[in-house]
Amino acid sequence: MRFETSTIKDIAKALGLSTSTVSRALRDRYEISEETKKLVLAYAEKVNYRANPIARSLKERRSYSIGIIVSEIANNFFSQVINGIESIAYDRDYHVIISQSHESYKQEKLNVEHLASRSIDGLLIALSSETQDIDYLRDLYAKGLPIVFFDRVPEDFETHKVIANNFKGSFDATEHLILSGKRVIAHLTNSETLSNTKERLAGYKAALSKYHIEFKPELVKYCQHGGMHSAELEQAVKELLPLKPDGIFISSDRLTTGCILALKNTNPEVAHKIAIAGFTNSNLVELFSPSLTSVKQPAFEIGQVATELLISMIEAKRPITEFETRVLDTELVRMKKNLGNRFL
Amino acid sequence: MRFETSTIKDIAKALGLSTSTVSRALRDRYEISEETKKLVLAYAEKVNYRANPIARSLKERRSYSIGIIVSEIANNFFSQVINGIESIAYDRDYHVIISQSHESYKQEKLNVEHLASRSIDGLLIALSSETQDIDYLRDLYAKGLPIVFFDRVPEDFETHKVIANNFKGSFDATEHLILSGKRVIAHLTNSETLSNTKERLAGYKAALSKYHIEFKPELVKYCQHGGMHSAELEQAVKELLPLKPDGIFISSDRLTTGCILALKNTNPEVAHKIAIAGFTNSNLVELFSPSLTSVKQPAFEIGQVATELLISMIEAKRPITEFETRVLDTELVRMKKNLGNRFL
DNA sequence: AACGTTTTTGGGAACGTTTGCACACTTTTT
DNA sequence: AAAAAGTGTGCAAACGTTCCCAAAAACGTT
Repeated sequence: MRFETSTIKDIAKALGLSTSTVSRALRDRYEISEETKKLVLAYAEKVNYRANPIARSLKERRSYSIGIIVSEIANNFFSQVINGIESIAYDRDYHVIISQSHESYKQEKLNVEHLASRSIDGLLIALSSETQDIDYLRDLYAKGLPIVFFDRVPEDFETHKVIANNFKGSFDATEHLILSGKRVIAHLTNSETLSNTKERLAGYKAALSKYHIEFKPELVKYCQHGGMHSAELEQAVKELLPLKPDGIFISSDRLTTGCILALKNTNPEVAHKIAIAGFTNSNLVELFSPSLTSVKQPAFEIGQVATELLISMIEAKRPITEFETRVLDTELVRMKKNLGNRFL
Repeated sequence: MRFETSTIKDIAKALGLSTSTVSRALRDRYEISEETKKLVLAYAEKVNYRANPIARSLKERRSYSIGIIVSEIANNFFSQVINGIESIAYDRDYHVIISQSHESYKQEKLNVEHLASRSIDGLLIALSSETQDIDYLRDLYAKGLPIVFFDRVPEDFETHKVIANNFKGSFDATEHLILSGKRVIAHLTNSETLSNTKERLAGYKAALSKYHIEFKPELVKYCQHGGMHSAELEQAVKELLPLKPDGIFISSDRLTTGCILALKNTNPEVAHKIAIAGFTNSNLVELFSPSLTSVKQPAFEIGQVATELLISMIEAKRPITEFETRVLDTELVRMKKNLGNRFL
């Protein structure tokens, strides 16, 4: 801001002290005499002194802020993650800067580089569905930028990662469809390259296998853009319907809502005849029709854990060599029978 | 970031120039000889030089970033506004910092002050539903911080404001309910103190009056916390139902979804018998059951316009004395008949 | 050849902090 | 009583920029 605020210099001058003394008193550093400390603190309070974080950042070469990259803040999963992140960050006096990749690799890279140049102390990132090449992240990481991945994590990158138990979540959802009598279960999922796509596919397969249902590759549809384009979804639905699925298991938030919409828009007559189970953190699922069984990820906790890990990296005295991948359990929210698909 | 990047000094040393020359070449400032400019630019490119925005901020006493305060990013209306803001800001080389008030006055104030201390160049804010006292904003404004309000705007604050045409939106929605035969139309709305609460109430009243329906104060319920607490909504619904409304007009995004949920949870048997029209920017309305007629605000455009106004204030050479309040039209999305309330 | 102009460059202060070092003063130890 | 240790403070440099001011170089004019 351009307007004048009091600085350490002003305080020093007013009190007849040196800036160093004032700085130390303010930061409760070194043994400064109780007396001067009180004096300084009282005066600072009086003039409503706020340290200039910019100057501090410049001097300390760190900004006490952490960058977040998600594909869309409008996605409930991500906004809940962000709330989790904030809850920890603010407690630890960090400040967060949120950026959206809109599932675009180019945008993601641009944002990350922008954040890096803004001197963020660390980065929390869920890769975009387009992202294949993460060399730009490796470079930054090699230069010393702590990075923690969450939700969509790369396989070959040695750092902390936080994910939901995708395998189990998918297994549970698929099993739930099977147990409610479905036999032709399609799987609509994200870009094949994403880590969680693979894990979720595995869970789906495992459930099929447990109940001796043959896995059919043609029942699996991948959406490269994570459902950002409705055309993509409508195409997938169009290709799926001729195979007469009686259930669909969908593997991401955006795809789940997008798919139901596409189904309703293109084939309203069958929309209510297919049982749907999908990953979603929407707090509005109860309002949906057709209703669905949802796999809810512990989004808030994912954000918290990721932030704790990131801050531990940032504040680590020595380089970290042991990394962990935290896996948090999902929750299966079954379709309520009494409010369920009344059209079946 | 703690890791080394090349600075202007490094370039100067490498090229045998002074930092001032390098700075000028880089910024295309002053008359610098074409030759040196090219030399510097080429070298900067080679070493992948990035100007340190922190240092620049400190020197120039501005940060090229603008702060945003909304109640919740998880709210579709706000996330769309943010997308609009970003679309303009990034074009103009500003960078945005998003903060959430979670409808809490305390949190809002804290966040604003935090942003201000981070040297934001301007502030875009939608007040929390709790906020009554905006003196802290007046202070900052008086000190020179440009502020533009959107969505929830104070009455007595001379600056640019951007809002939806709340009166007309409400009028249209209420009229729509009336035209579909409803006569006992309740109104569920936000905190009485919010600007848009008043405008929306007025639109509701005007529509009733046009069709000679008596306005009954007991049919209007205010939610102090904007629907952040489900108890608040359930209470409102509980009080409303004995009055046997056949329609409800709801005046905000969160309240709309929250109210339908509360209705379904507490009185599922009547949920489908009441026609609902409400403000919401959810892109999932088509999935809702009971379905509803929605008033959609031009959220993206609101964000764009607000940002343009803010940047014009920031970059203004002389103090601005003429302020405008931009009013953007809403869109009424009628409940689709064929997918409608099949339960009626 | 001497001077004035214009163009290009460099020196150095400033933005608001933090912090290593040195210094002065007190207190403790020998 | 002198040396050692401890305590509180100030000086000044540094972080990476920008920009005022002055100096130097290049050129034109008389």
